Amino acid sequence: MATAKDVADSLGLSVSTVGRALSDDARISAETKVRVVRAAEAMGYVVNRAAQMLRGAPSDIIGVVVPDISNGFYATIAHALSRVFARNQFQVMLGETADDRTSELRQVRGFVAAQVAGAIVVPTAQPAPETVRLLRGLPHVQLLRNVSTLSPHRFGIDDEQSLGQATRHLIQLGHRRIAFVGGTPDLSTGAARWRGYAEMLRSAGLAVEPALSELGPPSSVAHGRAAVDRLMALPDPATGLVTGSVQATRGVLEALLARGTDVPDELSVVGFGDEVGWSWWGPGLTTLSFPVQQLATTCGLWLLDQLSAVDAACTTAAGGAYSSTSPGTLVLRGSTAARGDRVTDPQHGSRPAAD
Amino acid sequence: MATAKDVADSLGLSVSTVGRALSDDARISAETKVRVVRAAEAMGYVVNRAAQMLRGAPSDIIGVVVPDISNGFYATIAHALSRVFARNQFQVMLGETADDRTSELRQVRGFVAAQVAGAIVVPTAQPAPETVRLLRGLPHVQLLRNVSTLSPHRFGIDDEQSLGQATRHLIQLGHRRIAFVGGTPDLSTGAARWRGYAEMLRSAGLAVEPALSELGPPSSVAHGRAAVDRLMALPDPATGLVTGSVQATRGVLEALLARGTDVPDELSVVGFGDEVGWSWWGPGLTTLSFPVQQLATTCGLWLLDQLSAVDAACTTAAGGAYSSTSPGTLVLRGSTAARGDRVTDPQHGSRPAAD
DNA sequence: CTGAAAGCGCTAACAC
DNA sequence: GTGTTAGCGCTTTCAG
Repeated sequence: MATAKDVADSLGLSVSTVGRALSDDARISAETKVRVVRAAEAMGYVVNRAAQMLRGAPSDIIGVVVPDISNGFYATIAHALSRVFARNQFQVMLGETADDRTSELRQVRGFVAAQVAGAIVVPTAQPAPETVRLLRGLPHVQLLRNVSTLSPHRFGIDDEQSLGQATRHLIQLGHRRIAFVGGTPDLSTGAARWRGYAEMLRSAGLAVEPALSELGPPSSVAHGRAAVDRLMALPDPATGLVTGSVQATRGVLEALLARGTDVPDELSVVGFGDEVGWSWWGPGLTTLSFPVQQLATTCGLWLLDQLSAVDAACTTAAGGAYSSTSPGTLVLRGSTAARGDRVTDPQHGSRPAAD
Repeated sequence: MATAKDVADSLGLSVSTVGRALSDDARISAETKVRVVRAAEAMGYVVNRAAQMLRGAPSDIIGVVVPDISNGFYATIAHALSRVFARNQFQVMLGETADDRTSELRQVRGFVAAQVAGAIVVPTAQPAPETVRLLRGLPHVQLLRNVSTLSPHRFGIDDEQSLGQATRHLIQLGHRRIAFVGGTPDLSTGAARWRGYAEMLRSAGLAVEPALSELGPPSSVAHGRAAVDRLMALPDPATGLVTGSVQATRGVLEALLARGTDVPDELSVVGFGDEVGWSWWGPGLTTLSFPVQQLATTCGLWLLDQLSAVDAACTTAAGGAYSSTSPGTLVLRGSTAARGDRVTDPQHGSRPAAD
């Protein structure tokens, strides 16, 4: 790999002249500049960022940590971020946590060692203390999830309101026994989504039955599948179901198809997220849709702005905590229907009940 | 950010002692080691990779370039690669090209500047000369696609055989007019897939009608949609259809659903790739499935092995070009049916033909 | 307009 | 066992 010195030697110049010529310094004659640039090109010279950074050049790498890039939700996020950063001449360093705090720590440690300029994190439920310490020394933003020990800057979706909306939709259709299948309440998002569901039930005067709340691991298709089996085995099954994560939804959809459950007549379903193909699942999935792409793009832009602000005036806290919340939209398709269409019995359930 | 010198000063030691203690050098007393490690931890010291690399330490970053990470195919690849590399203490630098050679060049340039140890690339149809030059100086592997100017090492799928298989399936079901909707033949994969289709037709004694080959941009959902509309508007429409890319398939599926085409009775369809949800599209999509995850994992492992080999004995070409090809499997579902079931007319098409 | 030299943080060869 | 020193490739004073 050719260095600036190699270029200099080949032209009988000094390193400094070469460096200046390449950075288009005003003091270098136009002619020399051309010679240097040409020689550099011919030798395949590419500046050594390690050396630049050692000299204190601002890093052009931004770390991005997500739980699982093969999850469409996060893939979309990574795509949007990668685009914004590339447009602004930044490289993206990608890390997956699999929702494991040890992996998370390893990734963040890698970021710090690689001297990233900043980071965008979808944190695990409870990051390791060292992860927190390391991120403290790094401009960063939380995406989607929210952990109080990390940066106060967060871009997320309105989890509680969204699930309230989904639940209300079912209530308005006459459903009284509505189940929730989602992720762990240890996660800020898991908790908020369940709250949205539960609060909406309460405010409609309905009881929140523990047996109808299926809270599992952070993001698990298997949990979604298993939850459906458990729910359908109840003596008095639910007539409506809302889900609280993309993966849970996936599992629920698979299980319902496998069991041959009649949707929406036997069960009305509202999904979470709007992945490719959900519109053609069964009767079409009624689901919560989120502006993930825009959310991620905005988040990236905001971080970039923070970085340049830190550069300009060494003021890290340029105006307090920033938190942005995007609302979800309910996309109506065929998987939800009025309960009255089927059962006219005003009491809960359609069977005489075994208890 | 604390440096080794800071740690040294705080303990009244020299930088080298600190460096040695942290790298667990045999010559340092156990007691000193403990003191140093503790102090380093307390001060939040993280080694500066830029400085290490300047000293010639092998890089622990691997560049990965894909056309579009939001495409499930590539998301799976990125996931698999990220896992292998993380397991082996490597960081992943991610770049998207959007199938544009300028973006590709920018990304690769970034990799070189960031001193990546190696790269895995899904190249654009014709990378810029400079991209080629830069990659020449970098251990790298081509994934899926194949450009002759780049590394001879390639991990891919058997494009030609797979599409042959898909086409044969339709022929065996009695179809005689079979359309192909895929990506540009400028891409090695696009060309091979079309070849697989065309050769199979020929070997079955069927003509390859230009009007039935819809070749579009590298990876475009819109092209898939438009192609269906054009194909169905032909005076003598096809009764079978095979697709040659994930995105094309997506477009085809959307369009068929939108037009309300009766699959498989009016048209039998074989897709490319097996994305989440394709099993529940219409009657279930008969499609080509590829071991993408394993492919990517193997590819990553192979590159890692190359890297350590280069480290050990400065032999870059340790045993000629390596090329691995994984076969696809045809997953039979409901979107294909025997043509005989519907039309008994031995002639092409069912209409009297307008020409 | 160009050159010489210092130093970023780290490691490794060489003292002691 | 620990300290001293040089140098990786680059930028950036300071000289000329």
